[in-house]
Amino acid sequence: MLKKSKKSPPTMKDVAKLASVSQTTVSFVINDTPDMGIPQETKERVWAAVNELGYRPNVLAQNLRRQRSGLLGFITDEIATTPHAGKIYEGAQDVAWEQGKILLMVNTKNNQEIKAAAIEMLLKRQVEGIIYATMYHRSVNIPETLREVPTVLLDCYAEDRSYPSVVPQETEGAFTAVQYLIEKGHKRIGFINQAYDIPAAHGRLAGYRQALQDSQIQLDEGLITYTDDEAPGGYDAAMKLMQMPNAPTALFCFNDRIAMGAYDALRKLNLRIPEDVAIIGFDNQELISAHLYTPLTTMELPHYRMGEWAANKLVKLIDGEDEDTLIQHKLACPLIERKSV
Amino acid sequence: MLKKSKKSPPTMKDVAKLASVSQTTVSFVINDTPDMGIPQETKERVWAAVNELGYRPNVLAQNLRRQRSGLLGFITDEIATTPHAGKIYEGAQDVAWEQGKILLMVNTKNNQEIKAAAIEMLLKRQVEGIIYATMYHRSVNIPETLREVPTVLLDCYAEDRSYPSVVPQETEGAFTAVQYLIEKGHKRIGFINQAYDIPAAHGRLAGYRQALQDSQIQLDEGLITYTDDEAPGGYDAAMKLMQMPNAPTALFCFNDRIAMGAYDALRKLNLRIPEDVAIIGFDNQELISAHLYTPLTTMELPHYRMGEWAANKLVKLIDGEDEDTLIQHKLACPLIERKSV
DNA sequence: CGTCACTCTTAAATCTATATAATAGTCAAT
DNA sequence: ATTGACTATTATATAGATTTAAGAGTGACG
Repeated sequence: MLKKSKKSPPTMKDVAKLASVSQTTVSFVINDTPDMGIPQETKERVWAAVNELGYRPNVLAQNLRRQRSGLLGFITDEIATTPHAGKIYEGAQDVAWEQGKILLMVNTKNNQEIKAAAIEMLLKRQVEGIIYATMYHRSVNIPETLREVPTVLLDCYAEDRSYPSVVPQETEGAFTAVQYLIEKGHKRIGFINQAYDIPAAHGRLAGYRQALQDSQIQLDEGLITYTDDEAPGGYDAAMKLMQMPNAPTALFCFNDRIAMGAYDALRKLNLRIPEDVAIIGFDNQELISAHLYTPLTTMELPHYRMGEWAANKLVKLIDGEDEDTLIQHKLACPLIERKSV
Repeated sequence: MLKKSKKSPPTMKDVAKLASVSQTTVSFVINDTPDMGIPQETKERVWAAVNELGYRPNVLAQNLRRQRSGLLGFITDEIATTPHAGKIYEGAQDVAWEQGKILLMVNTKNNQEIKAAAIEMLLKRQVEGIIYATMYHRSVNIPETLREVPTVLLDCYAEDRSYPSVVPQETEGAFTAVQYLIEKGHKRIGFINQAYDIPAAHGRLAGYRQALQDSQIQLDEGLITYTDDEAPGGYDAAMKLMQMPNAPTALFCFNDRIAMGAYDALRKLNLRIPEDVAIIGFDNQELISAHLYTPLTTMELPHYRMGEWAANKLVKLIDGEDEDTLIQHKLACPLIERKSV
């Protein structure tokens, strides 16, 4: 028995034959090429043939001829482990879609070999540019092959700042958060920071300091704690802070997971949120912040907008409308008011 | 001033010229075409030219000629709003990668027009097949255009079962969860179900019933409650159940977010987990379940494995190695033991 | 009647690769 | 010397489009 002959889809040639014109004419009609003086009657005949056959242009062939693939590479270091990924990707994809481009996503699982293979694959597939995204704000080493096409870094930056990048305004975000607490009347504000040496930790500490200073509040180093663990660390840190002789009336947590741990500690101590203690988080991980028993007020990391910015920038670089490949852009973190302050 | 002439990357023709052979020979060498009797010396000359120019095959051209794109479409109804997406995608991508295929992901934002446009775009780009994924187990309407290429449904199914699909074993999962509670000595087990008319709600209720019946435990309809809200609903439902005269000693929650609400209620009632009340969830949303104060024992939705299964099935359909387009596959939900039981 | 202008249409080159058929060149056997 | 059998290599067709240059047909004008 013969294998079913997978009949291939109709081509432009088939349309031409059915409409009794040349392939060239079909192309002119379909693309509405200007100044070709094709009479209405012919156009209709061609379109009728197109519809009858259900013809659909082969984008592969188009792109080969046009010398551009319409593809943008999107490399992430990891993906499944974080819910941020979706929003970053969505922001980038929405912009790409408007521009008629498609994203080709690969995640490297933090493996150098996979990363190299992924880049090679993207280049072989003729991507016009690449967005290199990380799932938390950090510094990265960029393989040299990426120089071959326009590249934009997202939520990360090259040590030598030689690639355009977009990251959150960590310092300003923390400043806003703490100032918000101050506006609500708080003067003793605890800060549960993250212990790792990452830009977010430094930036947010700077913002915390700045906000206190701007309001002439004396900095109490004892109110700043560090944890290298998430929820359990937040629990311990909050426990410690709230049992101090001169306990804070508000807590600024490095992220929502730490805030979640702090919630447990406060409950254990029979302290109400926000009546007894105000809490503000960072990240706006909705799964947590919106669903905590007292919904958490927090600073949102602008993932969607970083995705948008990166895709926009990349398209401009590709089109040569923008030549600045050194810009280090920072996006604001909006305050999400819920009930915990 | 002239625009920079974007020098195009080297082609096979360039390699041929440099190596003083024909393009055909270059192709034979690079692809290591058998039975061509190309002497070692020539091969080395070609490879030297390849390396000198940094030649990289143009996959677009290869695929046009080979009549297959190496692309698989991956359509999701929504993406950013759920952390499940990442794992589903990762499972599919890992399999695709092994097979030398690439996923082209688009999300339709639950908009019919975008969906139609997305499918049209995928077909124009010559995808070899399509995975249609939803973010929660449900029934879907599949546009007829999807018949044009092999299609696999993921975490959803067509009403008429005319497409192959993979979904979680809802009933068996619930059965396992409840049986686990029973094994731990619980006899009065509350069930906080979700009120919407979705397969998961029906399936899990059936599993709950079956487990009780298998252990000859009399079903008490009063122990079954419904909520149409997540965390707050879980709070209310748990509150109600635990204040009954003959309160349950264990709670089976429809999902982890409901369990999170139940946690709050139990804490409010000063009931310890798991000493006073055991809780088991569903979904294994790690962000919640692993970070709750008493880490939550729960049933995992097999997202990664559904992604794997769908991609594997799709590749087989494409290759004609498998003709069964009607299979409705169900994957087991593994028990994730933590500390709440 | 020849030519120019204009309208409509098409042949052919191009994009980058693959794959088939064909062609030199060498050597042994008849 | 002719044929056959290899070996090594290349010309050519093909995939499905775009684009340039050229060709056919009509009418007007001198």
